[in-house]
Amino acid sequence: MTDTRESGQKNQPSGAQAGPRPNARSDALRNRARLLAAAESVFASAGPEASLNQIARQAGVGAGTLYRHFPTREALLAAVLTERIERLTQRADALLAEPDPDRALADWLHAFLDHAQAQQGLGSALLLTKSELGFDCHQRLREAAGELLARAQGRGTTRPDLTTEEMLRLVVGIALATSGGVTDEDGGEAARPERLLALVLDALRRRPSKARR
Amino acid sequence: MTDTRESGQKNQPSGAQAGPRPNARSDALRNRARLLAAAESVFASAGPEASLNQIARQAGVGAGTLYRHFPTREALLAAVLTERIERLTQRADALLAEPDPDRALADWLHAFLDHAQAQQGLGSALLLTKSELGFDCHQRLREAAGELLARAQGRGTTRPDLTTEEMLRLVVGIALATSGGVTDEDGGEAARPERLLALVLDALRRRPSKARR
DNA sequence: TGTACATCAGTGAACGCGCGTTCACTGATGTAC
DNA sequence: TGTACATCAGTGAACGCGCGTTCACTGATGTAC
Repeated sequence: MTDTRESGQKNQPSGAQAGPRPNARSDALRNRARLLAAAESVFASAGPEASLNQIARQAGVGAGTLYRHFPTREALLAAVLTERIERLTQRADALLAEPDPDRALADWLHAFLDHAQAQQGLGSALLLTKSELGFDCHQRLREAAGELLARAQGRGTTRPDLTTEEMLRLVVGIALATSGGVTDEDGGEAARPERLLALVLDALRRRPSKARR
Repeated sequence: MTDTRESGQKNQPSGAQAGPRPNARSDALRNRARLLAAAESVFASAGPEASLNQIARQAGVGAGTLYRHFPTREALLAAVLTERIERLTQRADALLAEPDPDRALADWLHAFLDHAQAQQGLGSALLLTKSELGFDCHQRLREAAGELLARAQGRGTTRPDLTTEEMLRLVVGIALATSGGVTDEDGGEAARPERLLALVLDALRRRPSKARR
């Protein structure tokens, strides 16, 4: 009579609709996993506007099943991004123990670039705010990156006027500008993302006193 | 009997299907202009995948009329981009007369950023190659930017290991990462594109001898 | 300048398509005994 | 361990929609006289 199941779900620590229901049936778990795998792959090749029907098809599952698990496209996107973001924040935590703050920051930005690249349109999705998604991935990433940045700035080797926001956007920009269909074949001299990141990392260094001008 | 009209068109200086037919009827010219204006506006808000029907609707023109003028989406995109690229290459030519090469390069990159931003998805379209579009806008922009870059590098104030390709991609990245729906409202501390460009411009400067490491 | 007419641009209903989404039905799963 | 059955996840045809694209028809335009 009372809200047994409801209250049982309510005090979950994590936010919103992250994981699968705890008391789910085995076939439900299986299909949920299949859907996530398919979504990751399809989103990767077709961007975040990819067809949901196609995702269900690739998962070998009826269209209705997708909707049972993920009632909106945003819910599905959020589920795919959650794992990705989890990995990135964990990586950031680990790198806070790295003795060289510059190296830690650079390493994390490399990882961040990898994740932003991995799914062509999902790179920009990494910066979506709560209003557009179920949870604020942007916020979480900013927190993780912010600590690393502050530490490097505290050491004095990274320019103090840089905000976390700016840093993240520069890297996401690299991912977007070099992603998917935009790569060229003509000269063979296509700009490689790692090279662009190296350039940006240079820009983050503290300017040597008053170089020129 | 001979190919009067054909040969008349053939020795046009510019490449491909840029402008309107020279001997077009007045209503055709009017509708062509309307379509281009509508396309610019719709592409700007909905990206380069925007609905062609919607463009025709906004132009106050039948769907067939759009197809008569621009048989493919690429042709329409190319027409919209042509003017944009024309302006950018002219600007580059003008800036070659500017005495300060650094300033010239920075000014042009500002202009390039403006154009890349102007249409949300069209920013990346600025880098599309011939295979995807009717003409190679990427190629033209690279030529224009290449001269400015070479001049600045020749003066020794810009890092010599930078390619035109890399420079353009960095700036397009800024446009993409700050475009449209990605802007956030939460902190008010959104990264402004000009600021990001300033950071990137710093990265282009010649590193002072062997700064550190 | 005025008129007749050939040309060619414009129209928009129509088609097929894949999309997102729903829902009555089926059947797999897990439990109670 | 074996069986009966209630629950709930899965199915996929169906719907309405807007898309890209076509084409028979209309009518505006510009020219010849």
